[in-house]
Amino acid sequence: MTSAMDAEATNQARDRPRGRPRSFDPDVALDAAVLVFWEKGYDGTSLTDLTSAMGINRPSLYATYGNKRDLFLRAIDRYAATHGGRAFSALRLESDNRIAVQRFFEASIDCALADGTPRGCLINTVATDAAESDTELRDKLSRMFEQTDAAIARRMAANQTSYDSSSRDPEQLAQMAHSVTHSIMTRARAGASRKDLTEVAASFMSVLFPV
Amino acid sequence: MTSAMDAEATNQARDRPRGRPRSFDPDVALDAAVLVFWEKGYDGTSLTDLTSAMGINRPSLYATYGNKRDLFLRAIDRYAATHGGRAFSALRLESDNRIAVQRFFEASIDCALADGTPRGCLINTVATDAAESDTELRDKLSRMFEQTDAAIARRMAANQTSYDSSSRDPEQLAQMAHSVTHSIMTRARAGASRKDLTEVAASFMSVLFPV
DNA sequence: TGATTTATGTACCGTACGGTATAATAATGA
DNA sequence: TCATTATTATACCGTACGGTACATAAATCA
Repeated sequence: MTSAMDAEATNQARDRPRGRPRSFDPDVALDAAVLVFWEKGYDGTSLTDLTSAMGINRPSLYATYGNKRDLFLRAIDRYAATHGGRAFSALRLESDNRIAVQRFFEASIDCALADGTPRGCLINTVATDAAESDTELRDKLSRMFEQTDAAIARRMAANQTSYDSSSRDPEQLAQMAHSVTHSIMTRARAGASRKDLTEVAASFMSVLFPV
Repeated sequence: MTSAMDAEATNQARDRPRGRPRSFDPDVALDAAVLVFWEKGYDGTSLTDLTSAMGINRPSLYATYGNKRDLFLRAIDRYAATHGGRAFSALRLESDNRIAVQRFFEASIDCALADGTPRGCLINTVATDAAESDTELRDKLSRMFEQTDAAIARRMAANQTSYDSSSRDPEQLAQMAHSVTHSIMTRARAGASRKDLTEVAASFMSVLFPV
């Protein structure tokens, strides 16, 4: 309630909107919504679940985010920028493809099994499940998947270290690395242990980057 | 309504249960429930959705299958025995691991994109999504995934053709083949085309069975 | 200060939810 | 024939759903 007002208050009261100021931070509340959708799924989440987790009431939710579905679409983007993004940015920290992909898998496993968050992935399981009944959502996910494939491919092509399996097409390699995380996320939500997921990742490492 | 009665009628009226005979085939109705859950997800499916697709009314549903969740658990097993089983049995038709896995991928893609059925997989997406809020379901899925890993591994070990990559551990190979289908199912439901999925399968074929 | 603007809190809307009570129906057994 | 057994069809139960009307509160503008 107060953190947003304090932040606004430091704005010197310049170009402040006209009416009563919002008493919550939309991104903080959105993070809470992410967790609820992630745990309960789209249809399993009620507005009461959302408002109580976000610490706001319904009119505020509707005024700020639109309706339940709009909020879900925003939650997907927020998830991609935070939880998903952390796994993805592990790629950028390494200039060797073999190590970069290894870190990518580790970060994906960490995301899938992190304490304090639900198992698996909001995008690969929850949103993908809901996509069958929502054409626009499916198109959105389709674009996101393609972008992820392409972004990994760009990174793989940029690295081009002597390490990586000489003649592997970066696009193929990226598509496969991405695909491995689909299994990690699916298996995690279905109850797999960290050891299980680490084994899966290690097996694929050995075929994607043979000695 | 009539096919079940006719089938029962050929029973010569021997060891027929006492009361009014059921007017529908529980497995046929269950197949209809599978399709509804597959399309709409667990929480997205209402009892009205189910009863109208199954052609029965609520009391019949409850008397035959228990409640909505019990029906969902049964639908998962039914799916595994029908749609999922078809993909899986493609493995058994070939005695060469390379070809067997290739057929397994093809059959998985067919299942994920078949006309007349929803995209993706009831188990890998719908049930896995619902598993976060249902410990017993998660344990069930965990067991099913392990069994699938093990069953594929047994098949890989049994084949042992000169073709397959000499020193590959059958358990690792099986876990990876299974994992590839997780991506196929996830991508399919998220809107990937058959071409996309075929490319993914082909890429993995080339690393799982290098020339 | 008072008019205006926006957000908040409460209380409510109509509808759909999962599940069930009840009575009629169709079979068996004696 | 008639009691018994099980299934069917209908109508309903209390509750929770997504969404909103309305009055109040807190800010800016003039």
